Amino acid sequence: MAATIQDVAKAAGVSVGTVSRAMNNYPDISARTRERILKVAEELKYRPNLVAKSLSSKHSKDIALILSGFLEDVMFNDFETMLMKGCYQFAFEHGLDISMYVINSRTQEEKSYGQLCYEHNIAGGIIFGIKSTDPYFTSLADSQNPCVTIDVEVSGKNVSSVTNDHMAAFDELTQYLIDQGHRRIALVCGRKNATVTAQRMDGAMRALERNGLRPPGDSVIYTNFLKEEATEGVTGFLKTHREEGVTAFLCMSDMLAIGTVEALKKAGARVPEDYSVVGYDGLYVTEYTDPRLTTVDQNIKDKGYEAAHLLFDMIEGRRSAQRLILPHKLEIRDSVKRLEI
Amino acid sequence: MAATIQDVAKAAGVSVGTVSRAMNNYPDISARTRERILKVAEELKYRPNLVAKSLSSKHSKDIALILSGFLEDVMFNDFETMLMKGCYQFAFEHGLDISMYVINSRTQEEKSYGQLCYEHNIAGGIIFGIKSTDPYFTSLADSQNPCVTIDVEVSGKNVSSVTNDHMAAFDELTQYLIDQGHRRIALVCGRKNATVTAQRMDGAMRALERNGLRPPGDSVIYTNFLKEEATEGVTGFLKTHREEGVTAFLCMSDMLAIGTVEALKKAGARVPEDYSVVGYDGLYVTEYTDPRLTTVDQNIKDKGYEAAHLLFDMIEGRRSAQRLILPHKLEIRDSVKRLEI
DNA sequence: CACACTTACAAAAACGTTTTCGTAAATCTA
DNA sequence: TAGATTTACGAAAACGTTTTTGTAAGTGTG
Repeated sequence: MAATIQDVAKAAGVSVGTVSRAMNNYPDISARTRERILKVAEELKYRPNLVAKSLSSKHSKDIALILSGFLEDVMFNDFETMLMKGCYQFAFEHGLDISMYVINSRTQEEKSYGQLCYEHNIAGGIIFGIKSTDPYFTSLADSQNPCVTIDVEVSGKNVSSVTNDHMAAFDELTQYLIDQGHRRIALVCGRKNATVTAQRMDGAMRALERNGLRPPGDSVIYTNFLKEEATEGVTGFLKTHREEGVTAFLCMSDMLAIGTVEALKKAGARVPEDYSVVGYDGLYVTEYTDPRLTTVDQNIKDKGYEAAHLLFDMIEGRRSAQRLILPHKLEIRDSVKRLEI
Repeated sequence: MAATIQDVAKAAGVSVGTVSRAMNNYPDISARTRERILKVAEELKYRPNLVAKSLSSKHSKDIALILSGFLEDVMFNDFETMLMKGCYQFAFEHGLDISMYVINSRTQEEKSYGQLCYEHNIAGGIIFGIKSTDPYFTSLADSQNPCVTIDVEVSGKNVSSVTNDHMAAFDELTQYLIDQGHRRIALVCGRKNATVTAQRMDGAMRALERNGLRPPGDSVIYTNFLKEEATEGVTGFLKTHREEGVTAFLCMSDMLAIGTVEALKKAGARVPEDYSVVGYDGLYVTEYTDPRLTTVDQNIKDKGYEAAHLLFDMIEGRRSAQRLILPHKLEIRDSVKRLEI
């Protein structure tokens, strides 16, 4: 069917090794021969079989985007999409081959990261969505293949991470709420053992303390980052804590903020007139909610792009493992009311 | 590093061919030997190298999800994500390897679908986003590799398509608007030469005619499916057509509907009090807009799932090329006002 | 017990590349 | 111009599997 390297060799009257050298711009070949071979290859519409190439050559340049939990949760929709766009953008610009794999906690047990790379002849991967209880969380450190984790820090000499300064960002977000006159703030939290949860919690505490405000105490609603849990939690909270004068909800993700707004509306309250709500992530959807959500934009697409960039440089030996911290941006929109006191 | 089939063979005291037979549940091997080999493989944590497997064996079972224009437009976000989820869901359930490739009109010229499959040793692909002007649109028909297109019909004995009955769905949506008392309806159209545009247009016309209503005439706003174009188009429309008594906007996609709502709000009108708006697609985001959008849910995730299902069956020779039409569902929410006349 | 047939495996070819090694021919050096 | 070096290429090994072919041993048949 399709032309192989042998066909080209035969047509050009040279050996396959010479064709290979011509195609890959190797030395050890005369300019005249190269051109002749290239012309023949063009005529035969020759395309190297990447599988054979991959098997034969020691070093692959292919990278993978490895998503854990992609099929489980419906909520990080935009997050993962933006991440993909960033990764594919970089790969596209640099002519890299990138493939996406979906894993979960169970498949992590069955197959290690190293095995995944070996099986598919992948140089390295960008890993998103692993929890601290996942097998990968610890095993990544031993891997020969470089990798870049998103928002999770794993030690290991071949492991980089790309993240934001979640503490500073959440501090900023909390400060904004305080600047707008809010004094009693409830916290809608993400998964308790998630790295990002702890970081954001620290940021909130730092801002509250700096302003001489009490920590939220029992005004904390814990969730597993699911919108519905926020709705449920906030609904319960309103029933039991109505007297405490909370005026704002500080949410650890946009989806939690959306769930919070839902609960507030359901309880007959208006946002932001009765309660202010802020989110975190900068999801696409926050532009279209009612009201438009004030949030911190993580610039997720850039995160994907930079993760791919860093991974590529690690593979090529140009950069060593590192922690890359990307800038964030407070997006002020319509979900916070300014309180005059 | 990792154990190869030779290591297993040596450790078990058999030839590599025998190990291969044991691993793949082939006949021509005694139960006793198979068990022994399997145990040794287990001990050595042997995992076959998929690249070598792919190169060696004639028939691959790997499928690809091929997205055209994924990096260009920011708008079909949810659409593509849901499609992915469906495809990966099926692949996951059936232990298939699936990889995602991003192409565009230019790369389609450089490399045919057949070449893409050949290079990556892919059995077949699910193709989304190609336009009727794209090289793939015609060349797909010649390909040896089976494929499934989404929402686009390409003839060819190895080409299936998965779609909805867009005409019936749009008819239904239009009828709903009419049932709610709307008589003067403006149409916000998608890309003129897109298959889906024509189908939806036909549906709208059929419903209008059946009810003895005039076709929209010059109350048609053309776009390329971009939200901003809808906003712009509707803003212009309001200036020139205010007297004509249009009460509703029938949009060919959810993003167009969102753009339309934006234009209406900007012009000081309320939705649905002053104007009703309906969308089409059933994107995730329509649950969160203000007001929540009445739309037709295409069930995009199912589309991905069924496309993967069909492709897999075609590869295995269980199903032949066909046109699969999936059900849709009218989602009535808050963006349409009932007019009493 | 001689013959055909089956079973269970080893050996080797094949997949399409890259890469190593070896070597004539061309070029340089003194 | 003889020797050393470089250039340009062919031949063949290697990558890790699957698949084909061949065959010794075992099993059945009359």
